[in-house]
Amino acid sequence: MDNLSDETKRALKLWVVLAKCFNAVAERDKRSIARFGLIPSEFAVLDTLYHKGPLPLSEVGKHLLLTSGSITYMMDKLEKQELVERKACSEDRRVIYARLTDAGRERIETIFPEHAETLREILSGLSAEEQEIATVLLRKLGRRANEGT
Amino acid sequence: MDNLSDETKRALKLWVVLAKCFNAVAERDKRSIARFGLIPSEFAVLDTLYHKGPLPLSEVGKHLLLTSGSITYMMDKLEKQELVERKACSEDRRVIYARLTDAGRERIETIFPEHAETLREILSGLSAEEQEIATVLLRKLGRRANEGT
DNA sequence: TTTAAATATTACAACATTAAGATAATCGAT
DNA sequence: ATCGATTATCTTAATGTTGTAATATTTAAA
Repeated sequence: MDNLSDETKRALKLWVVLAKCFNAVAERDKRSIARFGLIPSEFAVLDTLYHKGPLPLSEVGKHLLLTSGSITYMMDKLEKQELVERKACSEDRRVIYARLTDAGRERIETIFPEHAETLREILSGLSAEEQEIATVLLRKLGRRANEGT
Repeated sequence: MDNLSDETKRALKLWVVLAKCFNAVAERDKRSIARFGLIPSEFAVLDTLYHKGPLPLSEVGKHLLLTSGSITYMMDKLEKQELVERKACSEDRRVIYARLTDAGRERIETIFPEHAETLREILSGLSAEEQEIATVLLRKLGRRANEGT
């Protein structure tokens, strides 16, 4: 720990702080979403379909960074709640679309503004300028981390 | 989405970027640790015990943000690999210490520098100055997010 | 002494991944 | 044009990691 270069120690510290920060925000994000009886992945599906319209299951998975197996599981749960439905694609019979039901649309329209407001409060530890800077830096960091994929 | 305040939109964007950045780094962190046949939580236990010495299981849990049930599971796994051992506390018979075995110590001493070097590379998307700024901002953000607990 | 709090384990449920498979589309060589 | 191989999409089953709730034991406190 002590014979590491300054550069390495700096990177290590940043990674620890990044992880803790993410966990803290994620925990509050989860609690906010739980008020509406959903877990974050479920909310993310509704949110994605609301803003992008019906999508092939594989596209939903790419967007949420979930594997195909997990998407099947999520969709089964959301269909049981009648918030989302599967719809066969007429052009390509391998494809199944995920689509909001009317109930799902109503639900996300109710939830979204309230949850967004809560997130605004959670992130209010940084001023507008600081948030802009943080966004730029994190984007840069993420891009580089993804290169090594 | 469109009738949100600028402030809210800014916060939302930051949260999306933060999450993506964290996921990208976490994914590479995981791959780096996997080279040594461990998962991140296992590595974290070894790392913690190496730098802090033997600790009560409950303390390990607090440090890794894992519940007591999860720690029991982790310890069972690490004991099977003979990297860590349980040791009863003589003063308080409710307490059980987690302690590195000699093999565990050797293992972490080998792994740690290599993994740290990999992390340095993963985070090298930001310059030293940028890393300092990011650390300050994320710490501030995390602190505020934790207040609402 | 009874009560409450702290510690660890157990049993179970939730959410994720991986690997294997079923079916459908596509593409290349004949 | 068609056959065969490859690729894409989704599902299923097995498994791994985590959390939650209930329990047992021990300690501390009233």
